[in-house]
Amino acid sequence: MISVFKALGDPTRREILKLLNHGDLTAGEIAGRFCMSKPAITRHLDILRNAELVSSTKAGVNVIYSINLTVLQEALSSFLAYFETGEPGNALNREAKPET
Amino acid sequence: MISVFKALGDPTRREILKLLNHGDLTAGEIAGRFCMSKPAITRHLDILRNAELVSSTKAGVNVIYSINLTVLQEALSSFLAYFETGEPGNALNREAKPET
DNA sequence: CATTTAATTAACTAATTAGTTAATTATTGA
DNA sequence: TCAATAATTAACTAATTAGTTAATTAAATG
Repeated sequence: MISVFKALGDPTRREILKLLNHGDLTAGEIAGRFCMSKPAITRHLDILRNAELVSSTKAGVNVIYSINLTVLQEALSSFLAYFETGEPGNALNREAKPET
Repeated sequence: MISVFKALGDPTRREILKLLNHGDLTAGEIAGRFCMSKPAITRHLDILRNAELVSSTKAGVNVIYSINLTVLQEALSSFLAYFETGEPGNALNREAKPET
């Protein structure tokens, strides 16, 4: 299982997600938006698919990619949830804490 | 400005953030938690500080690191906000949309 | 002021990553 | 079936990254 964060670490891949957020696209349509060869985009799509941030389905000669919004949202929000304020000992909330 | 996502892409750095979420630590204390040399940890801390996910302050011979919770939270939640449902054309909400 | 301790910087290596072009696979349609 | 098109895979290169050990910097203390 490849890290969602690893997949999100690359700006091209974040841009691909933003494109797909507006609607499904074929591999070729995605590649058309970047100054980069098609195989390079294929590899980025592979990584996104491994992280389950996108899924793909073959439609004739094309392959259509869709964003997996729920995976993105759940991964990031569960990570954020770990960092809820209220944990003891942070610089942010350490002041005025009684010694018990 | 180095990407927060790039900084979050490495598991060691995510672990450092989790440690700091429970309280500030010196560089040496952080290094002590990992099977990794101190200079390696220094570099990770550099990257986290460049992304402004942590800040540091010198205290005598030690350097104390603190997590910047608000930076982490704002970066991730503003990214998530971009992917609000309600955008047109997603696989998720494309069905039954009137042609207008 | 010399020694010790903590942290960082320097210099280097190995592994990973992101890109290239060329070749291959697979589907469609004349 | 053959030609055209879309996508992927293969093979390779260049750049980046994550780690190492050794050297340096800086603060505290006898």
